[in-house]
Amino acid sequence: MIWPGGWALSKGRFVSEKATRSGRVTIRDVAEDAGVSVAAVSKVLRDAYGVSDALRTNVRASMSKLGYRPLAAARGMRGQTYTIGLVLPDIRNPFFADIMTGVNTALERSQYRAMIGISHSSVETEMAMVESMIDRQMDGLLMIGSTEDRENLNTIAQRKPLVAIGHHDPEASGFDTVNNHDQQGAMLVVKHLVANGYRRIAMLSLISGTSTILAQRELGYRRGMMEAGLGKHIGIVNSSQTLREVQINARRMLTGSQPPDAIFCWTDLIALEVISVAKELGLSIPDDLAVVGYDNTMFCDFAQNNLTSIDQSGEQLGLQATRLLMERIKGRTTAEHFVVTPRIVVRQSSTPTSGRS
Amino acid sequence: MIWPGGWALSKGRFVSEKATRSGRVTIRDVAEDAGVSVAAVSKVLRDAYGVSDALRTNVRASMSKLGYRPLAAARGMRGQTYTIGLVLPDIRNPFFADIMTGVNTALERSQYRAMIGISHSSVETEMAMVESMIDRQMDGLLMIGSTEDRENLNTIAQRKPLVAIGHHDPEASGFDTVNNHDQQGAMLVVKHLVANGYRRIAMLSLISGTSTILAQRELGYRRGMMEAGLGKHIGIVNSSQTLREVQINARRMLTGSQPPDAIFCWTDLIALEVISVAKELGLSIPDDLAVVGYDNTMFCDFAQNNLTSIDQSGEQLGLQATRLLMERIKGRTTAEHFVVTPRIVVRQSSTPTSGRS
DNA sequence: CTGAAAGCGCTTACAG
DNA sequence: CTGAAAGCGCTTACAG
Repeated sequence: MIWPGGWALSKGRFVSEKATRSGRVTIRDVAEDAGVSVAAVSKVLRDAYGVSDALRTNVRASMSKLGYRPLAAARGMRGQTYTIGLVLPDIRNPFFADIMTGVNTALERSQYRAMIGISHSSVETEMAMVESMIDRQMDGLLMIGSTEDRENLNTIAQRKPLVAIGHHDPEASGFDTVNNHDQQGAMLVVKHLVANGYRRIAMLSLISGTSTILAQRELGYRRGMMEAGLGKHIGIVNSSQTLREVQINARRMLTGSQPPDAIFCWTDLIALEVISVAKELGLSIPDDLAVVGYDNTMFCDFAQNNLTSIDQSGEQLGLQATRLLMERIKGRTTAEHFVVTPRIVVRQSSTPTSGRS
Repeated sequence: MIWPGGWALSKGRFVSEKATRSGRVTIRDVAEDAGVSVAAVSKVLRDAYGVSDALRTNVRASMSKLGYRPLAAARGMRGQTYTIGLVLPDIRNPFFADIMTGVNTALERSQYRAMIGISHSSVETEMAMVESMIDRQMDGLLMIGSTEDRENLNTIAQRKPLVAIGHHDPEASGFDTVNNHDQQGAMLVVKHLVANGYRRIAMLSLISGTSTILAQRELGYRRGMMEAGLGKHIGIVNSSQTLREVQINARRMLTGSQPPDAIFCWTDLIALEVISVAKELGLSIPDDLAVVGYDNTMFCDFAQNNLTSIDQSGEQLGLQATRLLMERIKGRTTAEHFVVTPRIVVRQSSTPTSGRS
């Protein structure tokens, strides 16, 4: 096979006398080419203080001439790797794509890159994934929807700059948090449903002993129901994440003796499954049953779903969290806790055309 | 909550006299504790040849006693980082979650971890993401749905072990490929639709000058139509990936003078959007319009979609690809090209109850 | 402003 | 079987 102008290899050949055995252009090659010291090149690389414009220009020219790229692993041995680690619990939930968009926006024009690790829905536990990322010298960690408690998160924060998205802990001092106001979001849902004539409003939540965002959403749901005088209709079903479990639970809720006339689901993905089960049971949405989700992901807009949902501005959350993380990497140690106000996006799944009793 | 034997922090304290400034337990600490040389510890770590059982047991004990974890970045300077890089074009497509499941299964019980990078739908081009991963010393690369041509892929493969999922190139010698038989898959779709009475079958594909899987699916569609004697109804619309563009194109197709009675979409996500547009136009699925997708993702099963789709066993693809990549990392240089036979999963979106003219 | 030298935590020949 | 030493490609005090 012939290699016409393959830059990697041909560069390796071109500078073969200077290049090391690995075939990679190193800082030493650049220093030689520019006629300066290795330390000088390093300073230019880091935009560090104390290099003349002439030297900088000179070094930059050699860098691009030789196609030099710093090896993150080597930089990490002494300084930074310019990599942040994102720990996601589940790649399936489309909400995380919104967060990612914000993360990438924040990283734009920086040397930093984000690497994603999936914790659940794999053999990894969340803690094992965090360890893996620390072993790989991530400069900072962004944990999304973490199920760890404050103590564990503090332990991690002690070792690496840490920002948590989707974890409420306004008293946490070792790491930053970025959230929407989940309690408020849940209350918006209840108010909206009540205003549209629904009364037997149930909530489908996740089984989790530690998730603070679920706790807040459940609390908001309870408060909303109490304030509407619907305390006797409060009912929270906690289901695991798996498709099968959600279906079983939804079916059980809808075929009981006193079925709910509305179900508030903790995330859109679950709401889509509830819509599916309701359709299979021959229920009409929104007349027999209202369904409301959380996250306002792109699937809500599809006409076959038309799902009312809470928008927590995933892109904003990702953007803010990344900015906070960069600040921490640069040295900030005081904790910041950022909270976004959620808003409800009303669609057909909860607005009966003919009104209700 | 108390941390019984909290490995990270308490260990860090425990060995504070031995630990280096970074607070991390190093290979040197282990060597000291076990009373052997650093080289010996390294050998145990790599399961390398030439250490006695006694020494091995001894070293292993010290490792777990001290809570030693090798620093991937440092290992990478001389050897491997035990990290593979996954390059995904788009985190939104639920098909990639299936692939990930297979990847994680293959990595189970190994020292390796997968780190994900998103290439499109971000500021990064695919090539820039690949460079980032090479800079970060990934031992191998798994590229999914790459839009690079053979030459670029070969350039990459020259520098790192490479396996491509969703890229047809049976002649490629420098890297492995793992695919389903896309041409066959597309033909299955056309045959199924024809058997169910559809004739004006259109295809909604992606704009891409380089994607070989799209080329194969389009070819299969054309062949299927020709063989069914429907050559005059062949019509392929190439749309960009964005939600807005897809909607505009779908609407244009369905409101033309000779609208199709069936649309074959290159991936499920697009098919869901087409269903949405059709519903908004008041069309009944499957009676006015059949819709078929590709990938058989979990969303197909939802009753509101009920989407007929081609199953290409994403989990299998991810599993195989990862195995092949591990072989390459261990030294294999001959190319392997793995192809899975697709099967159609028929659902309501393409099976009219009353039959068709 | 510039550079020589030490060192980050590992692995790899090479001796013993 | 075991270990001392060199070195991977960078950054960081420290001199000049």
